[in-house]
Amino acid sequence: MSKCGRKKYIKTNLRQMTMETVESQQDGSVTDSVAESKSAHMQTQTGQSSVPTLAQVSVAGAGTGRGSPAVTLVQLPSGQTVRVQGVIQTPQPSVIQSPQIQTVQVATIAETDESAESEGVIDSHKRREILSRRPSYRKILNELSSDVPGVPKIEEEKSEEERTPPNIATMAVPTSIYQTSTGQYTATGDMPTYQIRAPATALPQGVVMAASPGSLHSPQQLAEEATRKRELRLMKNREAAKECRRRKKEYVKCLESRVAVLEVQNKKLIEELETLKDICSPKTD
DNA sequence: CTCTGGAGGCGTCACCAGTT
DNA sequence: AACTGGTGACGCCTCCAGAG
Repeated sequence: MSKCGRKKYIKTNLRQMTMETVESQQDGSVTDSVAESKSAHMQTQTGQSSVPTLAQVSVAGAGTGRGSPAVTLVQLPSGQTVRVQGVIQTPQPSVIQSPQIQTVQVATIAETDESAESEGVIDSHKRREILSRRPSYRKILNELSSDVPGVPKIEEEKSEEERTPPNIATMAVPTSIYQTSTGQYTATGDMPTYQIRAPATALPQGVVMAASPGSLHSPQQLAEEATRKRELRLMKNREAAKECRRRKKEYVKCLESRVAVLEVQNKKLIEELETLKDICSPKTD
């Protein structure tokens, strides 16, 4: 695969990840300090499944559309009920069980590399149709934040401007900190909280808004107006793209931190299960 | 030192959903 | 219906590490 093609392929794969929320009862003792662990780094660059096996709960594409995905209630062997947005594919989502309420996120891989390649090229239009219906990163992160009391949301630029004249909207007291290109977000407990900078370059102050249509007469003026509009649009889109990429990076980091946390939790639960098995199993020999 | 491939950023276009 | 913002896709560029 060519360099460029590979890159695009990776990007496409990343797009197939969708955020799903699983409300379960978890041991709240695990902190996000592990989130910075490089060992838990998702392998998004390789296009492989980005969620390590132990923490993996894969969810079918039903949740990828805009709007509310179907909610599935999953009865765990322990008798606890887990609410899942989307459809559980994995035969054993049951590793999620524990005493206290916690909200966890699960990254979904719709398809693995092998399956995608073996099936050949997916109908691009169809795929685009499906994938383009993902909610924005801001929406996703805000939804995640809303599941955890006390965790501030990423605010709309509008409200940022209204509330904080300076460019920084401080949203949490840092404990463990991730540094991002435009700000930093912190991990307090389970969910990272964000410190978002308002866009420093909304519109250059020199930009003059459109002249009144009535004042344009000659074709030359119309052409200039069209050019000006185009440049304005390009500039806005440039800024929008930067913002979008920044959010996307934070979104991916958020997923990575969740993976790390879930790995630790899962490991603990497995160990606990083994211990209980040892205690409860009748000694036959 | 040069070459090569991976990784990541940027600008732009196209498209979509939401807003006016 | 027109406008606007968000985001995937694409092509290009730069940086860096490892190989030769």
